Amino acid sequence: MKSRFAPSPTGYLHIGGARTALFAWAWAKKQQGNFVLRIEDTDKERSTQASVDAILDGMNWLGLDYDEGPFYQTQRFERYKVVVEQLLDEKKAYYCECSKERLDGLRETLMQKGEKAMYDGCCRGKKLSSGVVRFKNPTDGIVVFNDAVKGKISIANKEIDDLIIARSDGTPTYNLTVVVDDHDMAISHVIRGDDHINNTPRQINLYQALDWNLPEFAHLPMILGSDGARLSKRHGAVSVMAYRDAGFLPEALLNYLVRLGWSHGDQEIFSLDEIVALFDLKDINKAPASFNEEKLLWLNQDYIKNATPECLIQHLGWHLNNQKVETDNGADLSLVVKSLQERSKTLVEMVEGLKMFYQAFDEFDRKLANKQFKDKVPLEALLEKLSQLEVWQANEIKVVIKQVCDDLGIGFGKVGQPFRLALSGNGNAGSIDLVAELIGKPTTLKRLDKAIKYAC
RNA sequence: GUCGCCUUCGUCUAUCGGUUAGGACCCCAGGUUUUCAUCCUGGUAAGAGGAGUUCGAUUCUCCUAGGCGAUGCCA
Repeated sequence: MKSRFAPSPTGYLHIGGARTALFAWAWAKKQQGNFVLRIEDTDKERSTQASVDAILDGMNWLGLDYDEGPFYQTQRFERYKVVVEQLLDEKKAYYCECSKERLDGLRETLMQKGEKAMYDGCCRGKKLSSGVVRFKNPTDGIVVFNDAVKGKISIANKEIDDLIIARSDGTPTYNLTVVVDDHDMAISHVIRGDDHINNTPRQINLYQALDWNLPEFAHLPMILGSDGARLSKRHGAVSVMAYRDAGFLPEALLNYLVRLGWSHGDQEIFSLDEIVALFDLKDINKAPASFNEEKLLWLNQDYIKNATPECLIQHLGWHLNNQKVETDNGADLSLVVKSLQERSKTLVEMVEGLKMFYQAFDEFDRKLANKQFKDKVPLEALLEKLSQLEVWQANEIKVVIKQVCDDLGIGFGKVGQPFRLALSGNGNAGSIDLVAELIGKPTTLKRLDKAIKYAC
């Protein structure tokens, strides 16, 4: 058993492509088969090396490893040429020299008559020896195939025209290369977006002309934007790497993506192992799904909450570097991360929350400071008592805060809140005693002092 | 226009003809909590429309509508 992901390198790896890759990957793993990566770069005009790199990076970040490839179609032109020659020799294909003008005119006339726009086979019997090469599609009968997700699909041959399999410059086109490659690479399951359903009958006819066995087809519904329109840039990030940049964990993205069009009862959280163990083509939905970032965010938060600090630190590396946050000198990073796990929806948020442990802030949030620092007495009491504290630990610090509360006859909030602001600068911090412990005694005292000065 | 595919809460989905149509996200209301967050409890919310088959349709068939896709010397 073998499946493949065959993107064309005309842009970054996007969400839809990633989901297709994930499904093909999961199905291969589940069957203990191979997963192949093939770059469909026959369109030299639009294919770029940068896009190839972007796709490879995306696959790598997601952790979708391939057993074979990446194969490049541009390196297999000789092979396609042989197949095209064979079809020509067997009179299953022919040269066509129709001009663009004629084709355009034909299309317009047919559309006006309310008919389907398609090539009329004008050059079929002309025995030309140059131009594009067209495949002689059967003129009658119907093509029926059983799609693993859509079920039985049938299209009449009279709806299909003679497709171009080689351009006038001799290079092969998609419908030819995909068939040759899937055959040569022994792909048993063609899992791809359902925008290819219409191509499938053409391809099946090619398989038959070549006398090759058909693979299984599974056409995945598209992913739409939140407004039901096809996912595009205006819906926000569509590039997989943009999600890395926004602070998502690859496992969370994968988990979100696998639930888009696939389900296993009421289960929402799936580890990679569970995806592989439970995935099944028969559980894939037929209808397109809308991308919902809020649910992705919820999943990401859940993954952050439950990850080990070590794992998070690994993923945090890129962000720390990106935001130039130096964590070597200062609090124990894994303790800081741990304190932030329940309050970060993304790694970007986590980096924000972590800065206070490693960097000084310029000034306090004005609005909050005006409110919290109105009375400097609690701050002075804290500074006084904490500077005398010898064992710098959260529980000891907590005792001191309580003491201050008792001494002044005020509630915890009246002391804890100003303290929190004094240490964080913006009030965004967790358990205040732990925060103080991690920040360390010198810095804590320094910031308290700064807060008192602000209060004056 | 033509052909193909699709249609359950706002969103992701469960349901293998008989259910008070279930779960999750979001949202709302409570509770826990040293802010925020986490966590817990509860709530709002759905079978596109119309025929038919059937004792009984969300589930099967057909029609309509709507959406998406294809209609490229793109993939």
